[in-house]
Amino acid sequence: MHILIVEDEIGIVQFLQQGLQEEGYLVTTANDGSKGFELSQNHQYDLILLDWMLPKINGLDLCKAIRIKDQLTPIIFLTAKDTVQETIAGLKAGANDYIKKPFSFEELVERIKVHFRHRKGNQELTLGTIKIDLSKHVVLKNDEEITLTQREFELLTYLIENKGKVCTRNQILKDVWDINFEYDTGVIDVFMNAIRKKLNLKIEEDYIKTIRGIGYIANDL
Amino acid sequence: MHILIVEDEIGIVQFLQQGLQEEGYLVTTANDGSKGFELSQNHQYDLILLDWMLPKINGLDLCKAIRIKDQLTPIIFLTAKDTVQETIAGLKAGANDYIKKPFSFEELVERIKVHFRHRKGNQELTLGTIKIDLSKHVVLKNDEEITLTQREFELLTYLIENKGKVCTRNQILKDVWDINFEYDTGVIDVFMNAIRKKLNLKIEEDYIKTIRGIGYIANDL
DNA sequence: GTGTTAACTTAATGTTGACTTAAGATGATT
DNA sequence: AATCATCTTAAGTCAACATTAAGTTAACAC
Repeated sequence: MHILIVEDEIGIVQFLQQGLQEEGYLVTTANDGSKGFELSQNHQYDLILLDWMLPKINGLDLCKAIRIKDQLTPIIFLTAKDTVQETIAGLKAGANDYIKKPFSFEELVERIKVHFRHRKGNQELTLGTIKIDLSKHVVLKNDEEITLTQREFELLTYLIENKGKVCTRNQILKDVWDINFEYDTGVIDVFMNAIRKKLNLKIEEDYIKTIRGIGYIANDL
Repeated sequence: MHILIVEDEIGIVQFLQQGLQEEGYLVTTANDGSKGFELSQNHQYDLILLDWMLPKINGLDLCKAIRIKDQLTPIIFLTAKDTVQETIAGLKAGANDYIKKPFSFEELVERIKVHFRHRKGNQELTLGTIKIDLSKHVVLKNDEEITLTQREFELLTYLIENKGKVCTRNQILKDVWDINFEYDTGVIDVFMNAIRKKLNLKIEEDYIKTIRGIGYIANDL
């Protein structure tokens, strides 16, 4: 995975470069807009991080320039500007995301991952013998296709994305149902039941465990 | 809450200053060691962020110098150096924490909060060979997973959080069971028994001692 | 628009297992 | 030895979860 960083502040460049390299990415940097444009035309990157204020060509124009030829590579703006107008301008110019400085490095990494997932479409989401194909919106168990409804799919995906971590009922309500207050009618149980039934989990394939009083946890065995 | 940042890289200074101010902190900056020392002597800060490599006086010496008069103010090193020796050197010089660049801004904020709370780092929850993994809601003993029920888990966590301190029966009832009046049916005993049995503590691993007439105490040996 | 269908939510019932209690056994302290 | 606190076991209670069914909403075809 190759990331291009276009940023002139040397401290931030170093910060990002070292951090992203430690995350396992290949990183190339450009310290002004025209250098960034040149690199973007002569190489194929998997993602581009763009500062707004840049020498020579500013980030907004650079973004537009890149998008003339390339509509696919995800572009993330990384900037201190954060008014609604600017956000809209950035997104209109073809950016995929917009992260406000100062940002958490973890957040940045998470967002980068999200873009790789969407772009490739088939981020490997697996749980034991179960495979999720986000691009086809399909669940496979031993190469057999299983049809899940929207919510079932979202819930299962959520659990697998958080594989190995306990998901509390409140977290699930918040992240899957967007219910931000404490109110549980038992929806989760119904859907867990449906998922388990459809996946036809045997005793020895107890991938989704119930943690009584807390929530659920998914795990390969 | 007033934070002093001693750092020479202007990009990082801006990044930190803006971020911390948005978090509601009052921020003062110094771009070299002697300026930092001067400020530290003439003002009272609630926390000091220190770069290792600094012009005029380096971070390590500055830390020692500050500690001559002031042993209380938390000092956090913020540095690219991360060998064990350097960490030890930093901590020996009187630093309270050590964050490696590049760091997540969220992490930094969390750590700052921790220092304001207790001036004590949030250590991993371990007890001898036993490790508690809150995210998995699991207890590990020699890499073997042990399943505890909710209450067992809470009780054990509570004892470990108060490692080295005696927990009276009343405190336990209050903090784990939320029973605020004096009423003991013997629940604690039952759960202590269950925990000890599940953890299968040998005589030489007597991590949880009974203090007759008072309560219990957890301790690494 | 109306009708039909599938998905989602709510509610009711069944089942399980965690928690509590209490009572007898064990061990410590005097 | 007598007493008291703690340990251990077992049984009853209750809350959480699983399951099913019925009600509600939203999507789609016509």
